[in-house]
This record gives sequence, structure tokens and C-alpha cells, in this order.
Amino acid sequence: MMFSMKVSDTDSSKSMVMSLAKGFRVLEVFDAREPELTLSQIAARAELDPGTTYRLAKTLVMLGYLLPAEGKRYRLGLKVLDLGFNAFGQMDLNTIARPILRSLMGPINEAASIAVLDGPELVYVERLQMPLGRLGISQRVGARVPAFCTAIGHAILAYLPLEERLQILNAKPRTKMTPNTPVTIPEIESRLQKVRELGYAVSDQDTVIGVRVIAAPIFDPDDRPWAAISAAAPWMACSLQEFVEHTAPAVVSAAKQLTKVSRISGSTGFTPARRGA
Amino acid sequence: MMFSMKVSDTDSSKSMVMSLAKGFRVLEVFDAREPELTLSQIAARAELDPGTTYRLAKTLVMLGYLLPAEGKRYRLGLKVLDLGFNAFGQMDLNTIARPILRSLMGPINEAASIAVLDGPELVYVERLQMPLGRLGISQRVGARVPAFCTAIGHAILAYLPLEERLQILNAKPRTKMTPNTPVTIPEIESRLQKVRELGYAVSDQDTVIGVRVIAAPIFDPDDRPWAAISAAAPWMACSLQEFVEHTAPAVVSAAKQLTKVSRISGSTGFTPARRGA
DNA sequence: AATATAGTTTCGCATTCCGAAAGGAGTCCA
DNA sequence: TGGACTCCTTTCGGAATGCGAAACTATATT
Repeated sequence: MMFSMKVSDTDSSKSMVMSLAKGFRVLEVFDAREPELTLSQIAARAELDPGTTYRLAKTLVMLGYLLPAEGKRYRLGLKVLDLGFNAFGQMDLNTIARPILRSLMGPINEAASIAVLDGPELVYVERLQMPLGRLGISQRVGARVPAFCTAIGHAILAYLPLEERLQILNAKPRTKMTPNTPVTIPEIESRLQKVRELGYAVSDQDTVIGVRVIAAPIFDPDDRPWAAISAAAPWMACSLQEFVEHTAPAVVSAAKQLTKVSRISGSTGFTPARRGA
Repeated sequence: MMFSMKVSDTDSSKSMVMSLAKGFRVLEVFDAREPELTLSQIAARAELDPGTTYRLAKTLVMLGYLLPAEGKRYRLGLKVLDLGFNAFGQMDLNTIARPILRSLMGPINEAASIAVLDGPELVYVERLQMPLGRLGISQRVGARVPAFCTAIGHAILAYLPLEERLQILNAKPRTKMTPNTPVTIPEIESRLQKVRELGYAVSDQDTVIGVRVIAAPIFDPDDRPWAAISAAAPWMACSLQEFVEHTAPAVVSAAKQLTKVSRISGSTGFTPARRGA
């Protein structure tokens, strides 16, 4: 008996349909830099046998996800967009956002929200909260809060042009909510600089005593920040560092996903209307 | 020996990787109406064995294209968008459009173009033409033509609000280019009504003698028509009816694809700049 | 024309996937 | 509370499907 052992046993689990994974590997090697690839290029990039690659490519062409281009090359079919468009294109953003918010919640985070910027204020458009949450706050969807003092506000403000930022910050008097609340322009600007460096905003009891929040911005197709997503944890859940390490990557990733999906999801944006019960 | 014959031999060609096709069937059953499906629902819709469905779903979850949702349900992962975003998101629209234009050309159609509306005029932003084309016209990229008399113009105007339409139509004097050119507002409005009914505009030597054109609109995320794509054939290539039957579906489909892709492709739009040689 | 490179097909083997059926897990209803 | 139901998950044997090496063909390169 011959052992044609698999070189890389990356497929961490058994009973995985390998042909399917390989098929996606083929699609995934395409990018904007080289939109058309020959079979051998595909095979090399996807680390697949030429014969196998040929068969997979043929199949994908049949399905319409890959198209034959001139000169024995292939390019991605626009049908790859249909998968997303059929499902997400007609879905309203709140519906898409809810599972993402849920994925942010867990033993540490007890609430997750999305708010959009409306003038100098934020409007909560979607929020999830643990049933037995010990968080004092309980912002309802539709509630408005000032932008200058919240993590969500910072996440958005940090990426706005200076002029607009100042306009928003100076639109209303800024009052301290907690001892931590940054109120002077230099204090806030220093925070925003840090947001730009990290890609997310951290609030350690800036707005409500005992509550920490991490937020990341959601951009429109023109790369303007128009909303942000946040996750909040009670002060006693863990150390600040643990909170950041645990939550920041998830929040940033969620924001990126929403940035992407908001592009295809019409230009309708979120709606603060409550559906259902 | 047992014959476990395939019930439906839909796989039209041999050496097709069936698992791959089945995997896509799984993803394709998701739509906005029911964003979360149970395994049995997936199996039923995709017409797959429960066991097979389970294995495929497991694989897709591993790959990130499917996500487990609450209550033994699955929903589409936003990763399905990555396929398109990685490839098309960073690509400029002209690059994406060119293969689409090429696909419109053939024995009948000898030229294909995209133009955007700029005030009362159209600007050609991309154009392909058969080398030995017998078409008299040869619009260069960047050329400007009046909107009122061309198929591309009609395709766009038909979907603009009446007020804007009239503003554009009345911006400049309308002169007959050929005996067919519609010049009065009633004539043009009647054409536009037909465009709205059919979904595409037909020009039978309206602008240039001997040239027929079919065009369909490209919409922005707010559903405003901002560009259109067209295919042109010489008068003698075939009958008008043959031309329409052959070309209209392809042009409409191309326009829909561009509408979709223009959503994710930033808000940069087309550029009339000529790249490369 | 000859060589090299890349694409396509063939082919035999065994791996991988399939499907039936059994074993759980959860739910509904009495 | 129990039983019946549905649906999810796993096991298992078998075979067919897909794999990869290699042969063959087409295309480019010198």
C-alpha cells in the first residue's frame, strides 16, 4: 500500500469536504493587482496540482464564478458578488448588524451598540444588552447623546476633518459626566490622535462610572466616518488591558465588516426604528 | 454490484468537481427573506442529502463563508463579500467594465461603450470597437455628445425625474442628426416611456445613418441613473428585431452587473482618462 | 525548426465523499 | 412526566469520484 500522505494537514478537522475548500482557494487567489491569471499562476498561488486546478477552474467557470479571459487566462466572474448581494443587498443594515453585535457580547462585554452621527449628536440605531447586565446605562435605540464624550463619538470624530470636528465639539457646551470625561479641546484632540493610531477608541469610565467602552468607526464609500460600533464592559469584569486585548480586535473587525456591507446595502443607512416587540 | 445511479444528470460536462458545485448550492439558497436557515431547510432547498449538507455546511463554516447562528441555524458569513471586495473593490471601474464591453461585441455588435451624464451632455468613459468595424462613427473616450438624441442618453434620461429631464433636454437646441432623430419633447418623452417599459433604449439610426444602438442604464446606490452602457451594430448586420433579441438581454445584464459593482467600487466612478498604450 | 513552457487529457488507484441508517438531542403534546 | 416526533450528528461500508503523475498537445520563444 502506498502512502500518499498529505503534505500539509491544515484541514484541522475530519470530514471536511476538501474539494470545496480547494475551490475557494482558487477564487481567493484573485485580487485587484492581477485580475487575470493563467492556470499555472492559479495553481502556484493556491498550491494545487495543475490537473486539479484545471478541473476546479473548469467547474467554477461552469458555475459562473470564474470566467475565461483572453489568452488562456481566467478572471473572477461578477457572479461572486451575487452571493453577497442576494443575501445582504436587500437586507436592512440593522438586520445585518444585529448578529454582529451579538458576536461582540460574551462573558466580558455586556452591551454592544451602533450609533450614527447626526449633527453634534449620536443617535443609537441598534443596541444589544445582556439581560442581567450590571451596566448602569441602558441607552435605548433612538436615544441621542453628545459626541464629544463617548467612545463612539471619538471613533467618528477622529476621522473627520479638523474643521468639522471643531464645529461639532463647539456646537454645545461640554460638561464633565465623570471625573474622566475629557472636556477641553486639547484633551479631546489628544484622545483622537490616539484613536487614529490604534484604529479604535477606548473609554475608561469617561461617560459612566464603572463602564468601559471600545468603539471603532464605520465609513461610507467616500471614506467618511458616519457611524461607529461599540462594546461595553463593566469595570469589574477584568483589567483595562485585558478588556482592550479581548475586545478591540473584535470591534475593529466588526466595524470593517459593516463598512464593507454598508456599501452594498443601498445608501439607506441604519434606521433607529424599533422593529418587532 | 449496485447501481446508485445519479437521479439528475444536470452536470452537463464530465470531470466537474461535484462537491464544489454542491457547496455553492448551499451558499446560494440563502437570501434576504430568510437570512437564517436550519440544516434541513438548506438540504431541502439545495436538494441535497442531509448528511452531505451537514458536511458541506461544516466545511463552509470552517472556511468562514457560513456562520453558525443561534438555534442550530446557519447564516451567510460576510466573508462572501470578501471574494468580490478583494478583487473588484480596489479595481477602477474602467478596468472592470472593459471585459464586460468586450463580451458584448461579436459578429453582430461592432462597438460597445459606456458614457456618463455630465450636465446635458454625455461623456464617453470607455469604448471598444471592432478593428475592421464598418461603423462610420468612432467616438473617442472623453468625447462629449448631446444626451437627447442617443440611446445612451435615452437610457439615462428615462429614469431621471421629469424636472431634471426637461432641464437637460432644454439646455441646448436640439437639431436633427438623421431623419429618425427625435427632437420634440413629445417625441422624446414617448421614447423614454418605452425605455421604462422595456428596460433599455433602442436607437435605429437616430444619430448616425446605418447604425443601430441598444443601451441600458447604470444606477448609483440611490437608484439614480448616472451612466449607461451600449452596444452598436451596423444596419446591415441583421434585422432590427434580430438585433434587439440578440443584444438587449446582454446589454441589460451588463448594465445590472455594473450597477452592482459600482456600489462596491468606491464612489470614484468612471474616469474618461485613457490608460496604457 | 527546436526547445521550452503551459494547457489538456488520460488512467489507474485509493481517498474521499456519499448516502443509508443508527444514535442523540431537543421539542412538542398529551 | 413520558412518549413520540423531528431534526442534528455520527458512523460505516462501499464505490465512485476526484487526485496526481505522466503523456500528449498546443502555444510561445529562441
